[in-house]
Formats: sequence, structure tokens, C-alpha cells
Amino acid sequence: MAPIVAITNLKDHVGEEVTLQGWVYHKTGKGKLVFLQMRDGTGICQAVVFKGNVSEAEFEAATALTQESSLIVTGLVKAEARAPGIPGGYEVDVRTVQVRQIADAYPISPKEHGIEFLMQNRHLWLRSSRQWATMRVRAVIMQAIREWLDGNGFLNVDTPIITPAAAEGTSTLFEIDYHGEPAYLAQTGQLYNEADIFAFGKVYCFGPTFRAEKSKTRRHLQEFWMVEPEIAFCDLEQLMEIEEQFVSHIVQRCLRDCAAELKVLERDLTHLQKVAPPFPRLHYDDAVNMINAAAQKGELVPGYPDPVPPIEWGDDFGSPHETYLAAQFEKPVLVHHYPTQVKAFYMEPEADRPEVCRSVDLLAPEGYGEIIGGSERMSDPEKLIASIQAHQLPQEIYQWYVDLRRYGSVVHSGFGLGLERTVMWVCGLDHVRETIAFPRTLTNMRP
RNA sequence: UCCUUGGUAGCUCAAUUGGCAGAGCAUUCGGCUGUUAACCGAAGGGUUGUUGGUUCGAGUCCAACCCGAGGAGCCA
Repeated sequence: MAPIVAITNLKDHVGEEVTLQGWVYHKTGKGKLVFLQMRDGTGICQAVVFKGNVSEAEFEAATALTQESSLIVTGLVKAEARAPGIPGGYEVDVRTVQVRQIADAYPISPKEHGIEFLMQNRHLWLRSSRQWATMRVRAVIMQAIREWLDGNGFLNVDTPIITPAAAEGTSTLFEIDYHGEPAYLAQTGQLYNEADIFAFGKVYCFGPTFRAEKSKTRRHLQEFWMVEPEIAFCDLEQLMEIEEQFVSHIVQRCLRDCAAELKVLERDLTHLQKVAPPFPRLHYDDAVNMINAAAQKGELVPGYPDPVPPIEWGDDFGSPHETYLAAQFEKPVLVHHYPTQVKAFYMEPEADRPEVCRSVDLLAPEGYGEIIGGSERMSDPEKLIASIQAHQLPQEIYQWYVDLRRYGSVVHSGFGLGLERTVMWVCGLDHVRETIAFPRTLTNMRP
């Protein structure tokens, strides 16, 4: 039998006879011709079955194929400009057809479908080309994340998923039974990361995190993946430099390796191509002024019919504020020095202005908004204890965390990048639920 | 949790003032040697989300409930 070739590699086999194994993505007939669009997981190519080139039984079998039927064909690879597919431009002139299974009537057609139907059929929807492209970009982003961190002296030290207490509020935790004791699914690995840097210098954890928030928006999942780097001897300014290098690497790697996928997604690449250091920095004070100036002028939130609402200094940004800010820049923007009051207890206040803290969020352009949250951490044990008390958190639980500041404390910083939001931005999608194979949303965990 | 909005064939949708339940795609059968979500002809396919109410008569009006979608708050 001719060698088995992946559709993505067909261009290297023009003029050769090859074997393809896959599924019928689409079929049209024309009397003595059957045009199959065949899918093998690496791409889609047209396979042409001409009655004169195969046995009568094989032609009948080809005629009987339904969408998603599984089959193995052999045939001659031709360059053919008319041939559709991913990447397209090549087709297989079929010589033999082996049908593995004739698929039952497949519910997902090439026509339009509603999101409810598609989510109920997520196990099948993953086969569709846009979903295929998105999941492949996700995998490349994960590779790029590890590649950059591993190549820049970070050690991957993973943090526990089962934890006894929350880093942030307790209302958004999934509780589980740890042999009779209540335990929670982790919302972040950050506190453990801070322990790890004192052993390894620069570390990161990368895995799923869980938030039982009652959020029903295009930007939220109950279970999502986050990569959290943490760095010893690193202040806020150095952290921002790391973030812009890191994010630029991820985007450039996708542009290099995901051209076919981004084309399927019809992604406009002009903004992505500009993602390179340095990123603009925006102080919270200036962000507030920008928002209020826009509110005064009655500007609309990009993509929405509503005007930009005004904001009072000291409040956290609402969703419309963030969308507005993120749309004002061509590159990702680093918004720093948020009010201490709206941020977590462990963030370092600015020395000569304690009402703001040394925190930074990275907002993706084109209105995509926050994909990174990070800060310089409090490094003085007494200040940290005071902050824990001020936030009315149980001191015993954070004893070990305070301990880190007693044995060689240093200035240190870290951040968390949300994988699904990053995939959403790179792919140009309008909802995070398409960025993970089986999303867990507020109201749905099936399939 | 709140606001807005929707649920009719496998899917996407239509059905005038309350008056016989409709189309395209998909499926099955027939035709066609270059189709690109092909085209032409034929057939099958319905407890109109659920329960109750008003009415001679309800997909349509009323009430409650169920399940989605968009947005807010909160966040990555």
C-alpha cells in the first residue's frame, strides 16, 4: 500500500501515490464524479473519485458516503488551484476506496447553527474547522509559553490544586470533601509560587484553576488555565518588561506557526503583527482621566451601543471601562498603580503614596481587555501581617506565607496570564467558551 | 442575583387580527465528468419547552415553571 501521508504534508508528495485516512467533511456528486472533502486532523483536502478510475463497487461505496463517514483512500497527489481545503491547492485523484463506517445522519451541517445546539454537541462541534483551528492555536500558545519561560531561566514547579484556604475571597471557591475536612479547588498557585522562588529563583506554575463566580459573560469560565510566573529580586518595572517580552513571544510564535489556522478563523493580523516591546504604560490616574474625558464627550464603548460610564478615582474598572481602554491602543497596554483598596492584600503599596499599589494589569488591544494581572508582592513581614489583619483574614492560615518574609526576604513580583483569554484574543473570537475543548460555564458542564 | 431577550421538523427560520403547521438545509430515492454551503426531480419527517387558564377555536392571549442567549456586578 502507498505510504500514509498527513494532509498538511501533501505539498511534499505531488506526483506520488499516497494513502489518506480520515473522515468525510463534505461531499458533492456530479454523475460519474464524487468530490470528497476529506479531513484527517491535520487539514482538509479534496479527494476526487472518478468512476473510470476505481472499481464499480468502490464507486458505489464512494457515492454512499455520508458526512463524517470514516474511510481510507489511496490516490495520486496533484497540485490543483481549484481544490478547496486547509491548506487547499492540492487534491488526491482517488484509485482505491475503503469505507470504515458509513456515519449516521450527522447533526452539524455546513449551514448556520445556534450556540445552544453547538454547545450541546460540543463533542462533535470540535471537528468543525473553526474549532479545529482554535484548539490548534491554543496548543501552540501553550508551547510558546513553556518555550519562553524554560528558555529564560524559569523552573516549572507546579502548585497544589487541593488547598485549605483562599488567596482571595471565599465565596468564589469550589468546596470539596478532604476526608471530612473542607478543602477547596485552587484559584491560583501564587502563594505557593512565592515559597518556590526562595528555593529556585524564578518559577512558574501552569494548570487549571477554579472559580465558582456567578459570572455569565463572554470572558469567564468556571475552570480555566493560568500560567503564573513568579520572580525573586524583581520589582514592578522589571515585571512589566518581562510581561511585554513574554506576551510578544507568544503572539509572534502564533503568527509564525499558525498561518493556516488564523486564516480559517479569518483573523485580521494587522494588530497582532505590531505586538513587540515596548508596550505603552498607563498609570491608573491617567486611565481614570481618559475614561472620564470620554464619558464627558459621550463616547460609546467600542462594540456596544452604550456610552462610556464615568468612574470615580478609587473604583476598580468595570467591564465597559476596560473595553474602552483596551480599544484605545494598538498594542497591549500595561495599566499600573491601581488603588490599594481594590486589590489583593499581598500587593506592595507605593512607598510615598500608599493609596496606590505596585500592581499592573495587561489589557489586550481591540477591546479584548485584561489577560494578565500581576504585582510586586509585599516583602516586609510586619506590613504583611498588618494587611492580613486589615483584610480580616485568618492569620493562622497565612502563617507559612508570612514566614517566607522572615528568612531572607527580597523584593519579588509575579503575574498570572489567563490562557483562554489569550487564545480568544489571538484567534479574534468573541467568547471564551470556544477556546477550550470542553468549557465549564456557569450554567453548563455537559458534555 | 438583576436587566433585556428567546424556545415551532435533526438544523436555521416563517406562520397577517386568535381561524387547515410552512420553507431552505440535512436524510432517503432518481439524474448529471469539475463540484466549492453545487444543481434538477421526488419522498419521508411535528405532543409548537412544560403545566394550567381564557375562547366555538390558541404556535399566537394570560399565569407559573423549565431551558438557552446578550448585558451588568466580580474577575484572568
